[in-house]
Amino acid sequence: MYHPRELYPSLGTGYRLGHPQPGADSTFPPALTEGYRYPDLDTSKLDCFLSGIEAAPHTLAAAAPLPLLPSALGPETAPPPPEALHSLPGVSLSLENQELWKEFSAVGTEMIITKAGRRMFPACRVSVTGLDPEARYLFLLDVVPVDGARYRWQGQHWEPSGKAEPRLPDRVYIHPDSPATGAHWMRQPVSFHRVKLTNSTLDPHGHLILHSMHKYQPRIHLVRATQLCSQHWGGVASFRFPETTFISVTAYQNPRITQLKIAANPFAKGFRENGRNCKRERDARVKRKLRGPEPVATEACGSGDTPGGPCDSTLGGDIRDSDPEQAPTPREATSASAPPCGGPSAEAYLLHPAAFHGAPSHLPARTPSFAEAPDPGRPAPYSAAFLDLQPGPGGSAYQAAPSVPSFAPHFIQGGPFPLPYPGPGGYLDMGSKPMY
DNA sequence: TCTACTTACACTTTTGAACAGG
DNA sequence: ACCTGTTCAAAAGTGTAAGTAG
Repeated sequence: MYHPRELYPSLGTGYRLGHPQPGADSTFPPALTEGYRYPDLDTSKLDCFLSGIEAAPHTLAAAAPLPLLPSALGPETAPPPPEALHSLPGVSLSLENQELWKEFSAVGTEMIITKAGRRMFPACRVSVTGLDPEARYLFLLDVVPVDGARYRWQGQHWEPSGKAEPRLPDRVYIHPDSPATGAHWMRQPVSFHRVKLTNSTLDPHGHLILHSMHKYQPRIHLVRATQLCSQHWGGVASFRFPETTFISVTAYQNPRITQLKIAANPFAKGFRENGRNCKRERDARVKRKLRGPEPVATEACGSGDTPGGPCDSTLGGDIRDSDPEQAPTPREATSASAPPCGGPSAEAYLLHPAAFHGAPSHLPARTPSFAEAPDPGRPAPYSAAFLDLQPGPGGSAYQAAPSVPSFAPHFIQGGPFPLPYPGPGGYLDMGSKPMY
């Protein structure tokens, strides 16, 4: 594992999380170098944590070639084997909402990206086991290109259509509970439902920046410190789930995906067949408008609600079929909240902690929840609203291999990055390599 | 003309403040 | 004073459709 101090001896040891130096990085527009703040994160805690990361006394092994993902989205015939790159023996990750992801994946998952940022649906929600209950970990999520192609919807399926756009600055989403103890992470599934995707290369909010009409793969990284503020970091694990591959779009191309989203996403309930915003109702509204004001018929089309409580998309990101009886109240979901935030890739996070700055300052601050004692009288956050999915046979539980050399070797293969260091506190793009 | 993107819209869900009661 | 639960309004998150740009 390389550490910035090793890669850039001139930097010294004074890594701190902090605001970027104005004009520190000339590579990207000012908006990208503006300071992000992670209101949900105790940055001083992170700073302490990250400053302890130190180069491991071994060199990198050759990168194992990654298995190719399916060349085109569509019905999966033989999904590639799950993959995990890590040095956290015994740690395994399972995709909680795997069934939902597979449903989308079978059609060809599309994710809307907007200038303001759009949440992912389904969201990545994972369960982790095998952590040291006492040790502290960070959970990170980033999204990387699957291949070097741009895609085009051909009426029935996606087809490669030319070369991909140049790679955008990598950003990583840090789960707001980070850093938290292993016990905390294992207590309930970890949801990344507040991750937002944008196509705005000047995005000032820290959302993950993607190109439209490109295929991407979310990755989840787990970083451990033996002790908070220790001088040694305890290893990392990097996971990806092939079924979470998606194509980014500015408008849905495949009507089947639209149907699936409407059916599964509680925020889109209004577009269901019996919703007030269904096509029939919209047409009726247009007619009423043309005719002039008319008494509004309440509940004309029904709310589309299935019996039971409100769907909690914030809690679970995707909770279709969840048991409304067990759904926690929105208030209870707050411990799972995660504001949009970002920065360079997860690897960059390890290598250049100084390059991480936080998320939008307009978002409300909250107390990190890892210190909160669980309330036995209330349903655990997440769990009640989550689909009760068991890992498939040999499927979604990703067991850590004991002796994988280092964090994301496919990324840092080749030694130190030929990257300009923007100075302490500056925003740094890692220019990471795609996964192919 | 075609394709991709942006924006406004109506709707639903989430969130947090204010309040009441114990 | 503190805790818990309820109510309500504002904010945020949806897909759609019309308009715009290249």
